[in-house]
Amino acid sequence: MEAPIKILIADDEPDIIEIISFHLNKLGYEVATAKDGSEAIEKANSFAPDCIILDVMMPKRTGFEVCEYLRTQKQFDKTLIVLLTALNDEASHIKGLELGGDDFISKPISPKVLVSRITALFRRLQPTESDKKIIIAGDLMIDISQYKTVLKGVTHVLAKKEFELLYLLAAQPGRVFLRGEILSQVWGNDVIVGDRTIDVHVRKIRAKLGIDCITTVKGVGYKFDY
Amino acid sequence: MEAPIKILIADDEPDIIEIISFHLNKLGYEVATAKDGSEAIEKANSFAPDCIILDVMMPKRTGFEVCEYLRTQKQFDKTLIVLLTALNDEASHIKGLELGGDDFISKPISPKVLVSRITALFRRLQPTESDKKIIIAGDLMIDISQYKTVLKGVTHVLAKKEFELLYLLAAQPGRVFLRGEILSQVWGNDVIVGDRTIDVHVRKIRAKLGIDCITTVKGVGYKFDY
DNA sequence: TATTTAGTTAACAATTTGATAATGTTAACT
DNA sequence: AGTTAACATTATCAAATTGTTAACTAAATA
Repeated sequence: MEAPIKILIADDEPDIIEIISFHLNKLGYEVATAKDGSEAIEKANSFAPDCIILDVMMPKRTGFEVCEYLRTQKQFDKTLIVLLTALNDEASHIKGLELGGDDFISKPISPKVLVSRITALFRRLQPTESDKKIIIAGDLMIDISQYKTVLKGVTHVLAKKEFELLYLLAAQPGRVFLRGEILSQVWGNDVIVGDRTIDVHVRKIRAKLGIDCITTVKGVGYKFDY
Repeated sequence: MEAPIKILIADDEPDIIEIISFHLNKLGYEVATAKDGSEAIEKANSFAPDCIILDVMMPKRTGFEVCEYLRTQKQFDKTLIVLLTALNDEASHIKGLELGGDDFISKPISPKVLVSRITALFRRLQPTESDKKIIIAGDLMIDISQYKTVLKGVTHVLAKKEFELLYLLAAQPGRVFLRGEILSQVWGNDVIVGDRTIDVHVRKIRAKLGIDCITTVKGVGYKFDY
């Protein structure tokens, strides 16, 4: 038997907390709660949850601030962050996405919807597509077990960082990775590197492979497209 | 075209049934009715609704009993259950949650409220992580995770601000966004830009997409219509 | 018709990225 | 330790893109 999945809920409305935690509890999740942003961060550290549900509008610190902070911390690298937003607040979705949120649920909350969204998120985390050791896109093969890329039968040797960057992007073709996201995934959250570091690596990949499989999305990030 | 969403209404007051089904019908839902708990269960099986509205106080079986039973049945796993409770009946609220209800609406019923709650429930049930970031309107697709728009199969690349503006409007087609609203959502509250900035961006979107999906509402704002 | 509001365009400013070379860093091998 | 080579990072500047404004025109509204 595995350890139960731990979920932290942060909201300033006790009713919401009660409803959500009731349902999650019933499904076997271990639940902790926080009533504001500061407490959310404290509990996140002590409780080490697998998933954090954050109300965007909270006292002390907003859900956005908490999310942004957590994403800078290495230990919350793989933690799912779900943001509760007011209904029809599409701009918050964009902002939340840019800050590293994994999902967005509108209030008022249907417990069933919430629970199914959470389980869907965890399902997504299971080793499937993105965990494959070999990525194949067209005539390009990226083999993580050998740290090599083969394009049209020709092997190209990428340096470590180059490879990791390419692998990250190619694991989800089409999806845009924000620069901050790339930094935290490839370089880690505590490493601070300059603005041009990513660019230079992207350039080297493009040069070595000789194809433009990485597309720039100006002001946003990069994506693999091939 | 998808199959219409099916809704079952169970209530022992014919007036209520009539009012609700009239409004839901008008919105294109397929509606079935039941006058007591037993009939509700029969109809649920034969009609296979996507959503069931249950009055708590019903002859034969109460809404609670029906809800509890349905939740034990695999085929109603994903069915939304809405309970109609007496006003201010907090205890019922909690009990309903425990039995697996998705939403609660107090009597007396405002048809408008009920209908909007139902649609909100469906809207929130839909997005499953990846397609929640995609807006589709006719032959136009707006994908925020890829920061791209595809019209009739052709990809159009919008700049960041253009994209965010289009996404904001398209998230709620038909709704008019005031200029101030657009400014605060896309540009943020502390940024001050001139009067024509929005216009210019709207123009660029229209030019790039080649269609007039953004309608001007003079003296008020803009809306997405397509 | 006068007045307000939006559209158009081009110029300019600001931002972001690309390219290149130079400089650190690391690890393996003398 | 010294040497070396591959790799990672930074600095700098050029180039491209994007965002904003201004000035003017067109359209709608009162």
